Order: sequence, then structure tokens, then C-alpha cells
Amino acid sequence: MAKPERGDSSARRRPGSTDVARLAGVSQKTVSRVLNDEPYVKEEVRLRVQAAMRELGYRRNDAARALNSGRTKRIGVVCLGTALFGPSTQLVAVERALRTTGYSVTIVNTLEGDTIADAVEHLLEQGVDGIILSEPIDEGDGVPIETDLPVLSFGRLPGLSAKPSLVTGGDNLGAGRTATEHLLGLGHRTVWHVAGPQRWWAAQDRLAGWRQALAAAGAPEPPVLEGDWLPASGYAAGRELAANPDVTAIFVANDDMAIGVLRALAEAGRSVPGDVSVVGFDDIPSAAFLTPPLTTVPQDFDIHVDRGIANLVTEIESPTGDRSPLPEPPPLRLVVRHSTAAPRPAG
Amino acid sequence: MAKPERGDSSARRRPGSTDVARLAGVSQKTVSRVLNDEPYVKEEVRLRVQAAMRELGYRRNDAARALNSGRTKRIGVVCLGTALFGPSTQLVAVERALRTTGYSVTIVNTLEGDTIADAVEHLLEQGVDGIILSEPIDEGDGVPIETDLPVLSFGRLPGLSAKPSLVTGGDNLGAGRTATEHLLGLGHRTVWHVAGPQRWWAAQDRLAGWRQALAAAGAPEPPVLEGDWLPASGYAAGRELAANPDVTAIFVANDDMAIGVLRALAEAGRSVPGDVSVVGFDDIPSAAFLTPPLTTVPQDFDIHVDRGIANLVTEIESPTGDRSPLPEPPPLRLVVRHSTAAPRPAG
DNA sequence: TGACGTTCTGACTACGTAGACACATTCTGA
DNA sequence: TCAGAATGTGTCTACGTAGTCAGAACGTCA
Repeated sequence: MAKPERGDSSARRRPGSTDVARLAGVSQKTVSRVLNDEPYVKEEVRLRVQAAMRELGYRRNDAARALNSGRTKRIGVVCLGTALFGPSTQLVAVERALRTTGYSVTIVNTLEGDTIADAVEHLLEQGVDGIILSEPIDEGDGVPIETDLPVLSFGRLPGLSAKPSLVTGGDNLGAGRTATEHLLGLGHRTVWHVAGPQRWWAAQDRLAGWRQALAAAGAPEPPVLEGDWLPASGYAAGRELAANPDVTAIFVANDDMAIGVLRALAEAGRSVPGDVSVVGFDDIPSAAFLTPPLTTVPQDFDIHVDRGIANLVTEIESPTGDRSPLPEPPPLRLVVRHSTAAPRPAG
Repeated sequence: MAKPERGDSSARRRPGSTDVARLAGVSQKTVSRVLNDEPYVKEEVRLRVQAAMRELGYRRNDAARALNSGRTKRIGVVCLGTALFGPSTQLVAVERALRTTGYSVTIVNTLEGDTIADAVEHLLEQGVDGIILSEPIDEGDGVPIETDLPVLSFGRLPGLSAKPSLVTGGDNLGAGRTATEHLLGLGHRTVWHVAGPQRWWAAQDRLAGWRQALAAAGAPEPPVLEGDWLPASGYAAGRELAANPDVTAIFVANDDMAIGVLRALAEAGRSVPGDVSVVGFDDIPSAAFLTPPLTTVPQDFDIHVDRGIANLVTEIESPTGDRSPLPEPPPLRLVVRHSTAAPRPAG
């Protein structure tokens, strides 16, 4: 009488372990034992219970389990720009890696107006067991995350104030340096840079790597052009660069923008790599099939994601246990295709 | 004594509404009222409770709420190929659309070896309130989903046996026809097709549209080449086509493969659109910046997603309420760029 | 045979929230 | 002034699961 029947005769409520127990002629607790593969259940009983489960179409109620145990077996992922190649590839890798661990994935995108803290708050309410920040961006002040939950960040995140925090991700700085050094090594006097949006740490780091390489080589540092990761912004930057005859080498912060740059150069009649060399970043699947095939720096998501996830899960399940050291970045590679060459001899 | 303290003094358990109530000097129920913005709470009390919440860092426990109410306010999304442009764009749209409705999103990717039914089962255990199938593929037999939950499918899904099911998505068939008609209209004798993997309904439909258009025009139907959505497979198909002098027009089932086709044609010395015209599908951001800029068919995800989600939420919250009719597909567009032209006059 | 250990099972209960309901207080109108 | 409505608050309880513990059924060894 305290509460009306949940659903009437037509749409009766989902069966619970109690219903299974009744049908199998055992106690609810025994059903729970079968459900969790606990020992000390007679084989005959186990089979009877499983049959009852099938008959009723029983499914465990995770909400109840979570309430009781305090753990949801769910990880929250805070995403940004999931439509882009890097973030979406990473998200897939995360889902795949978590799959084998028995955790499921709840995602929140930070869209316009949201801060990372908002997104995290949303996840905390849902009772996730851990949090992943995928490609966090620079929000000015730090990221005040008030939780004792383990937090894994893909990508540098200064100011992350959560206690048990793990950070991993590719070496954007080293990669930016490598790309730039490649161009300098071909004999270019200097290298121009089309940067990603500077709110992204990854974009900041690639730029910093470019700057370091120029400084180390004593090359002059041309002004930076900033895009938004998309081809159109690369095209806009490319038009500026194409108009400048001094430009012979460009490091573009991702392949999509590089496509725009290539287009702008082609329209301006400047040949690649004859007049201008271009290096991209990401090695998107189409990079090898562009005109010309693009020299670029591949990102190795799987390695970082797998190890990051492994550490996160360890941290969740045994907060005391010390975890394997974070992965040292894999050796940087540069895939040299046909968009880079030595500059034309002066004259 | 029945259960040990959850966490010792060092890491004490999360505060519950009871703790807030004690601090604010009210009953737990009143805290619940404040939490849910229910009426009949004195302003002064409301403020006191909110202050107590802040002081304790209280966060509602969604597991308990779900257990009590039978609803989780969570939607499960079954994804496939999330790294591809279409699916990932769609996922972002889904998350954005659900955001405003107060539902959160749990994703499951169907990877190798998983069936859609497996993925759905996983979601049902978690107690989602509704299910979205994003770009489902053809698994041979139907999709036996045993649930009364509303199911929304983006993309045709014959054999979907769930009761309250909604289907929406772009008109792949019409789009395939439009693309083909465009090429025929330019004067090409017939149009070749590089298809997507035929396990995908979207790929099947685009192919069927191509076939229809050819039949309607009385054009001969050349053999179909099948790719896997990725540029490399388009390149492989493109090499075959480039070697065949009869080929003057190609409809490629997505832009990424079209990039591979363009590359193969360029390497073979066949100019686009001089010798061969190419039409893609998707209008990925870089399509306008390829060499040459690609004529393609844009997909209108936002419209379908928004309406589909709206219907899904309606179905969840008032199963009786009849929903607005499903969206009629928006008018098909074809973005004509520079990869298509009339064939060279014979001879 | 009886003490003891191992295997198996059930009764009871907490988890945190919100629904049903009772009741107290204030306001409204005749 | 008092009935009756509107407003505000508390008590009790269910939701489905799994932890704790009591104890039954069975074996084993002295």
C-alpha cells in the first residue's frame, strides 16, 4: 500500500533476483551467489537457478548493485571535439580498452559554455568509479576537481587538482620538434607554423616544440598562424603563406589543416614540395593519398590509452597498490612521404 | 554491525541526503524536496538545506535514485566504427541533443565478434531507459532485441524486433540515385561504383540507389567494387578503374574512399574531371580542399538526430503519447565542386 | 562415536532516494 | 469565527542487491 504496483498487469515489472529465487525454490541470496559465480553452490542448484533466470528473462539490476556496493563499474569520459580525428580515435581506443575490464563508459562532451569541472560534476553525480579527461583544454585557471576518484588525463593538464591523478599521452612537444627538425635538416632556412587552437594543450605543445627546434638551430622565428583544426582554417592560413615568397617550409599542427594548406598552395601555383615543403600531424588515413602524399607525424593512441587505462583500473580497484610507472613515450616517428624536399637552390 | 563502515576515518563515505538533513536540521525527505525543486518548501529552509549541501559537498546518488524510481535517465548508444566520419559525427550530435534533455549517454562499441544483441544486452543490464542503434549493420538474421524499452535506430534496420521502435536516418537510397543521376546528366554513358562494405545498410542503400538510377536511364551496370570506407581501399579500387579506359564516371560511397580513388587516377595520369568524373559521399570537412575539390552528397545528421532523439525521449516519458510523425527526409542536396564534368567528346 | 572442518544455504539487513501518507501550520472566504 | 483549502514538514517504507552471520548437511580423522 505504501507504493502502487510498478506497472499493471499488462506491463509488469522486471523480474528481480527474488522472483528467480521463488521460481527456483531457493533463497534470494543463493541467486546472488550464482549471479556472481561465488563458490559453495551445489552444481544442481546452480543449474536450476540459471534455468529460472532464463525462463524469466532475468537481468541483474546494476543500480541496485551499485547502491549496495558503492561501485558502479562505470567510467566517465570527458570529451572535447569528438568529431575530430584525434579525439574520436582516442575515444574508440578507450572504449575498447575498458571493454575487457568489465567497466562501461559514460561520455560527456564539453560543448560551448561548459567547463571541464561542469562535466566532471555531472559524472560524479552518476557515481562513476573513475574519470578520464580526453584532450583537455586550457581553461585559464586550473581544473578544480573535487573528488577522491582516480582521474586519468590524456594530454598534459597543469593545474589538475584531483588527488589520485594519472597523466599520459603523446609527446606533442617532441613531435613538434621532430617535424621542424626534419624540415630544417632538408636545408630550409626556417619553418613556418600553422598552429592548432591554443586553448588545446596539444596545440600549445606542438607549437612549443617547433619553437624549440628553431631556437636550437638558430633559425628565425616567423609569426605563427592559428587555425581551428579544420581544413578551412588551414586553407585561410595557406593563402597567406602562399602569398609570401619567403615561405619554403611549413609545419602544420594537424593533417586536416594541412589539406587546406596544400590546396591554397596549389591554387597559388606554388608546387609542393618543389616550392614549399609541408609536414602535417596525426597521419590520418587519407594522408598517404593526398596530392602530394603528406609527410606527417603519426600518433600512437593505442599504447597510451592501454597503459593509461590499465593504471586507472588498478588505481580504482586497489588504491593502495602502487602502479607500474607511466609509459615512457614511444620513440617518435616521422612518416616521410612526398610533401617535403630540400628547398630550391637560391637564385 | 551488519556491515562494516564503508571506508575508515581517513576516507569517510560520501555524504547522503540524511547527512545533509541532520546538518540543516530538517528531515531527509525535505532535502529530497529541495533536491528536486519540489514546491512547498519554505524559502528559508531551502536556503539552509542548500548551504548544508555545499558545506558537505553533497552530490545526489544516482544509483539510489534509479533504484527507487526505476528510471536511470541514461540512454545507451550502440556504436559501430566510431572512428569514421559519419558515425563519430552522429555520436557527437546524439550527445549534444540528449544533453538538453537531462539524459546521459553510455556507449558500447560493437567490435569484432560482438553482435548488436550482445551490446544491447550489456546496456539493458545497466538499466538504460532507452537504446540508440547508430549505423547498425546487417548481421544476417534480424536483430532479436528482447525488451520493452524504446529503441531508436539511425539507419534502416530490417528485422528489428523490439516493440516500440523508431527508425530515422538519411535517405541513402535517394542520395545514391541523385549522385548517379548527376553523372548521367552530364552525359556519361554509365557510372561505375565503389561501394562501402555491404554489411552496412547505408552501403547497401547507396548501391541500390546507384543501381536504380542506372536502370531508369537504361545505362549498362558495370561490376561493383567494394571497399571498407577507408582511403586505402578506395585507392585499390581506383587503380583497377584507372586501368580501364571505358571508365569516365565514378560514384564512390564515401569521401574517404574517394580520396583514394582520386589518388589512383592521378597516379595513372588520368585527369579529374577531364578524363574521369568522381562523386563522393558525406561532404567531410576536407572535401572542398582536395585536388580537385570533390563533388559530394552532404549528410544532414543534426536534423535526423534531433528529431529522432525528441521522439525517443517522448516515447520514454509518455509511452502512450503518440509522437510527432517521423521526419520526412530533408531535400537531397548535391554539392557540385570540380571533380565532375561532361565526358570528353568521343574520339 | 564424537569433535571438527568443509561445503552449502538462508535470514536479516544496509545502501540512498523518493513515493504515499499523516499531520501541522497558515491563509481565505463566507 | 470557523470550515476548508493551500502550504509546509516529517514518518515510514520499497526499490534490488550483496555482505554478515547463523546454522544445516556432509565428510574426515582420531
